Amino acid sequence: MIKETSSNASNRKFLRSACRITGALEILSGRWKALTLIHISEGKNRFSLLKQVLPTVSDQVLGRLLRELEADGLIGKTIIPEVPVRVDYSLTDKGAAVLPILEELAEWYDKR
Amino acid sequence: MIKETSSNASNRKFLRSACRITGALEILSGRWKALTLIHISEGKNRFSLLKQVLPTVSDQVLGRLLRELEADGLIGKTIIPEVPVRVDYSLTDKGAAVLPILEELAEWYDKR
DNA sequence: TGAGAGTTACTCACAAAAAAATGAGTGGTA
DNA sequence: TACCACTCATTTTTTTGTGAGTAACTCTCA
Repeated sequence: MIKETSSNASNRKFLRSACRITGALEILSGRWKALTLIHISEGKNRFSLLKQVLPTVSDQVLGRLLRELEADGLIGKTIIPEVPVRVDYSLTDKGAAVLPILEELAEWYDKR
Repeated sequence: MIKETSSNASNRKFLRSACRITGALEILSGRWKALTLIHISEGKNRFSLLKQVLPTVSDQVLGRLLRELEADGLIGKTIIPEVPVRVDYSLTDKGAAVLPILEELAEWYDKR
């Protein structure tokens, strides 16, 4: 009998069709994503403010992180043409809606 | 000013102390973990049964997956000395408790 | 009686792929 | 010169998948 192919990419495809939770976990499980969402919800809504609260994250990593969160529809950005330019980030409805679920996960994890 | 070191390992450490959700996401975000928990909860509670429902997952990956879920306290195993040997897996209380939260995540994700 | 094939449930070492981090540099001010 | 908010290419680290093999036992065929 011929062994099914199971490359990384085809496994991912299978998983997406087999499991409803996959999509959610894929966009939340990047290393800094949950923490960044929380910080933005607490008013750390600019690149430089996030740098302060995430001191071990480099500029480059922070930039990519914000791009990904935006691409996944969790945050939005507003460019304010001040001098120097200012960019504000904010949670979208979708981003805000996931925070209580993340809190439940944290409580689940803490218990015992 | 001295730049904080930000190696992979030290970032992980920082993250664990800074963010309560990190631990939960770390143990849930392995590729096959959520789906495997669901299958076990639905009675696919043996190595060979899981192989049937996860046809693209190799024996080796499945073995490692089960070891990790067990190490993280999400599943337990019972060895039954039949012939040939039989091993039953089951969700722990902790494993069972996370399923409703995963369902919420799936609903959140589905909503556009 | 015994050789070989088959079963379940794995493990180890290694390779490939993906995720995360780093080095260097950009554009538009003041 | 300095600040803010980035981007690109490359390296390092982690995660995921593969190839080969194990233990203990039963079953079949000669």
